[in-house]
Amino acid sequence: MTQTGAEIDFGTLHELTGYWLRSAQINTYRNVRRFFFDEFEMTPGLFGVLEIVDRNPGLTQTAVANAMGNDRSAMVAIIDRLEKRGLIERRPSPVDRRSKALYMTAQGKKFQAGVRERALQHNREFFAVLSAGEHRQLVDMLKRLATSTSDGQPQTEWC
Amino acid sequence: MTQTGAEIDFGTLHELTGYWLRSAQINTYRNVRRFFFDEFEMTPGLFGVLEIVDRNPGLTQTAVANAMGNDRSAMVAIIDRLEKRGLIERRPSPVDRRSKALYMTAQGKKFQAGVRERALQHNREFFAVLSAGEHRQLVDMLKRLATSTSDGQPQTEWC
DNA sequence: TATTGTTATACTCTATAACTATA
DNA sequence: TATAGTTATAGAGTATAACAATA
Repeated sequence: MTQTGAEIDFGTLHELTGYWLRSAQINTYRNVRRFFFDEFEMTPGLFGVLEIVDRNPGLTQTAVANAMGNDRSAMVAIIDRLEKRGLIERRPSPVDRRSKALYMTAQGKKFQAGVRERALQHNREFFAVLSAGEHRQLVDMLKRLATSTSDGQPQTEWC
Repeated sequence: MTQTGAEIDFGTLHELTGYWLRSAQINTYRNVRRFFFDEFEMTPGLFGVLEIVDRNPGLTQTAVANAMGNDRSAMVAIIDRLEKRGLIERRPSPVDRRSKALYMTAQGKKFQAGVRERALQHNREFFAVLSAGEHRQLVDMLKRLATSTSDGQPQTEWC
């Protein structure tokens, strides 16, 4: 190895909170995928859809897409995958023949219960580098940052 | 509007710190792009490369890629763009004829000085939803999370 | 043999437009 | 006319493999 890279000056990058936010998110996301989602052949996105459908049976694809912050066109492939794996079910909506109501299958509910438990366990373990008080404070700050704008006024609506 | 989506139950998602970390990062990233980088036709990735080359003149493409956490193949297109815009310069390395040493142009240094100032300003404004103490604490926690693993032991090396 | 810049390739996300069937 | 699901498409970002020149 001719260059270790250890002596590189990151300059302003290391003074930008957005840089650290992105670094922490990338590391967390990779860790979640490696140690947790590989075990169930899941991704955070698929987990989110399953969780929302499980808690809100009968939602349309568009409603789930809005909740996840995705376009409805992106939902098609996601629901296809989950339906092929027998975890989720498209049923014709009784009130609108354009819509398809989403429901968990019995297998899906059982599967998601296991994934959910494992997710909470990983959450506790990964964030163990923080004290309980720090952890609570971090979540509180992240929630504010998830809806704030550059003028300092929190957004009232999503997207 | 037939569905407001306001009454959706997010279940376990809202109990996972990784979810809030991702939400905060997405919102911050979009805000940075919209209110700051559009002004200079820059992205956070391009800004990072410029900052590192500016602070470490003469680095090779591979060294910059390692610093950014990217593969060296991804650097080609990035350096191409910055070189075409006259901000950066590839020079033959005096010590290794395989390598190309990267340097800022005079125009690039001037440009980056303006972008850097604007970035720091946006950083102050966007994170104004946090108190100064909170902000310091957030950065401290994010730095720890950027290198931590699920077993609670911080990594000693990057990637 | 190993490494540098490069090209090609592929896979995931994301965003947009347009089509059909319904409302 | 507007909306739901769908398809197609295009752009980023990311990852891998391979090649020629050089170490």
